[in-house]
Amino acid sequence: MIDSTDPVQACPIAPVIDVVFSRWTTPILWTLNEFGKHRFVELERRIGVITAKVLTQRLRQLERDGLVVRTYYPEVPPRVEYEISDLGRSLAPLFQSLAEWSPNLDKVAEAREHYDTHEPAHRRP
Amino acid sequence: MIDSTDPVQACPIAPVIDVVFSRWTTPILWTLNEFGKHRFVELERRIGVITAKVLTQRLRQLERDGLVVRTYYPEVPPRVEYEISDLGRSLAPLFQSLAEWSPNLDKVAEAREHYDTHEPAHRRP
DNA sequence: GATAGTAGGTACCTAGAGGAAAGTACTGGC
DNA sequence: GCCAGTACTTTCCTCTAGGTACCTACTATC
Repeated sequence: MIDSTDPVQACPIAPVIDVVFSRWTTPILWTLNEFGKHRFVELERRIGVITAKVLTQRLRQLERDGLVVRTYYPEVPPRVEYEISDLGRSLAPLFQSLAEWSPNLDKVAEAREHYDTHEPAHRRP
Repeated sequence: MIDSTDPVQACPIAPVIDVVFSRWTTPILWTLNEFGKHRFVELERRIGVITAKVLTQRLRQLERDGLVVRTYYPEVPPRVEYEISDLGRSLAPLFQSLAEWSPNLDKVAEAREHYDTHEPAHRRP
């Protein structure tokens, strides 16, 4: 995934997107960073629309990437806690930047409306 | 009412990722922001592995979202120029944050190697 | 008349992501 | 005896993003 000879990755920020903001990882990392430790079902319920299978896959991936720490307690019934790692915490300024830009989503919605309601015939061959 | 357990409100930055950093849009926006105006084939060649079909789709999407401006010159052969919009330029601090975090990708690679070479049997049920 | 060059559009096909549902192992509680 | 609860795993199925290949219109050049 991290391969600087890949032409796509001629763009130096694409690998960061791949690792940190790939599908489903954004809400997981954001939740763990914002609200701290979570058990598996707590994460599942808070994110809401994610299935257990995909949540497991993404948590393994994030654990492997060193962004999330998994702790297993061999009790009955079993208990597992997920928390963000130090490396994961270093993403905080990034989340901040994203949150600061998010008000611009209104302008995006506006642009879409303009694009959809105006005939672009005069601009296109 | 602000309910952090509401799946919709669960993660406020996910919509930004969807609009700005969805698949293939990252290298396009980054290239236009970094190197200015590009013709269609110039973009195609610089990004390298993208197909014309997908490039067209993503450029339409970015134009619709108001992040990219398309200018058509009715010459022969036809000429089209794509450049980043003011709204797109407002992403610059975000690109900056991402670029600043990118050295941490080394730690990710390290974590992966550690995860893959160490037996996690003692941590897993 | 064949070819190149531009900026796409269109039809078809496949790989992979993700959803649904059931299974697993363990024990406490009714 | 059986259900509940946890943290998954596994199997099967569907849907869509993206790739391949070919098509458009227009002209200049060989």
